[in-house]
Amino acid sequence: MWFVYTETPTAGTTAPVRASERAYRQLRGEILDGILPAGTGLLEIEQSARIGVSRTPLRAAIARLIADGLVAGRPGRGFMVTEMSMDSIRELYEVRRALEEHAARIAADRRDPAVFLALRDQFLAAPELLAQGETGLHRYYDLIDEFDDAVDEAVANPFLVGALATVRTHLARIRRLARGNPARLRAAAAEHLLIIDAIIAGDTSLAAHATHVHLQQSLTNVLAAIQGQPTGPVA
Amino acid sequence: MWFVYTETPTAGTTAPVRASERAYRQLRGEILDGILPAGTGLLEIEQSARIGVSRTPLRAAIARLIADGLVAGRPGRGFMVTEMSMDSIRELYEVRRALEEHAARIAADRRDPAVFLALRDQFLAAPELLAQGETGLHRYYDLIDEFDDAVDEAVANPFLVGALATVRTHLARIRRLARGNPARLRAAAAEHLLIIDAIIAGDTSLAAHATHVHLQQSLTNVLAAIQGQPTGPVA
DNA sequence: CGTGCATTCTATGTATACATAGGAGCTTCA
DNA sequence: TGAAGCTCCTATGTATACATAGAATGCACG
Repeated sequence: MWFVYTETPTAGTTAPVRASERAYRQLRGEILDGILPAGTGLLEIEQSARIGVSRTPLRAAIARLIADGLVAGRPGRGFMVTEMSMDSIRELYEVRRALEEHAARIAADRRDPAVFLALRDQFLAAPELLAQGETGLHRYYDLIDEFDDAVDEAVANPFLVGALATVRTHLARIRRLARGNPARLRAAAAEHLLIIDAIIAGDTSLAAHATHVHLQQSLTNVLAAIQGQPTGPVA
Repeated sequence: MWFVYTETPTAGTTAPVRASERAYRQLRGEILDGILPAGTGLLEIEQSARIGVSRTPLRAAIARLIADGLVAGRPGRGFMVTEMSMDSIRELYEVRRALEEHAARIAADRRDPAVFLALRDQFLAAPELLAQGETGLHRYYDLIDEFDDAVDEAVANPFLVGALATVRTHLARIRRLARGNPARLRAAAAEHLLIIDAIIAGDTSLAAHATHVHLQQSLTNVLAAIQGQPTGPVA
């Protein structure tokens, strides 16, 4: 059982050799994609059988998910995918604002202009990208990831980057809600351009304020999107 | 082996029944107190034997410590207590500033005045407390914990409180350095009073700025303390 | 018919056995 | 004598067996 490779080693990406890593990535991905909706009970035996690992590595995976805040241990029985209420989203954005504003400020101070100049060109082309349907959307989100990575690298602060990573993990669960709103995505791209310009200019204050504006707009949009689809709690 | 209670259930405090919880608390406490200095290698077998639990719960404890950032898995072999360089301390305070300023701002907006009025009286008595030697020092730190808890409760934001908890965990490792500097502690108490007054007054801006000042003073003091004791990396 | 208790069952917590990978040390050859 | 390769050893990663606690359910009694 422990030497059966059902999947060929993915070229380019480092294949997770450890079973606990596989279980973690799969569960995390499924939670973020909404395949495992909020409130879903995670039974060790059930999940370990489904994923194809033993209970021991699965427990390690669950432990990491708990640390991420994606899973909570229920007092009495088992574990469950954490809920994401509208209040939670507001709370998340409250922290996000503090961290991203601070990060933008620092990034504007320590950035390598060349990196953000290159990003600027890509964001300028974002509207065309968003007109290309699903694949363009995917590349747009990749672009945002690149921007986040560039900020992380400029900030050069493991603690801050780590805190941001936690926030972004939860954000990924919410991001799905903004899908199918091209107008908002184009606006967001324009807001990103403002932030990037401020960072390139080394204008710390403007970078922070532009980030504040962007996040406020983002939050408003997300909350409106939830109101629009009254399917109860967010996956 | 699994039914031997070497310690009587601590009155008042909930005794951790799970072995993984015991291992986690002990290791965490020892790291925070410097008993396990930075760079110490943690071997599963060795530590599990020392603490008196099996490898399985110990692994769970290690996993939590990794999530806390107190322990890092080394690429090749084993785990080790993370280092705390002077740069790390600066980075930590950079995040701390962002989070605590934001928290102070929110607390000033949402606080229950009665709670902070009570804290105010206690902080007013802090100088006398600090004159009482070791026990007074201990009660002073408890007082700061109470203040932090009050802020957490006023903030009422699990994400922000969680991020603050992470920062404070690392701060606890550093705090030992300020010991034996009564002048600084008295000054810190005065700075706390300023923050508390701002929170009571509902002055969000002042609360944030007073927090900024306090943290800057704290950082300066910590860095100076490290310079004073050139024992290399901080425990 | 409702409530309380006991039983059973299930899922987690723990311990341990085994496989494997990576490093340290030794040996050997140039 | 130095470097390279091999071997052994150690510590982690994984699987599984077992004990236990808590909850759900069914039964009995009021």
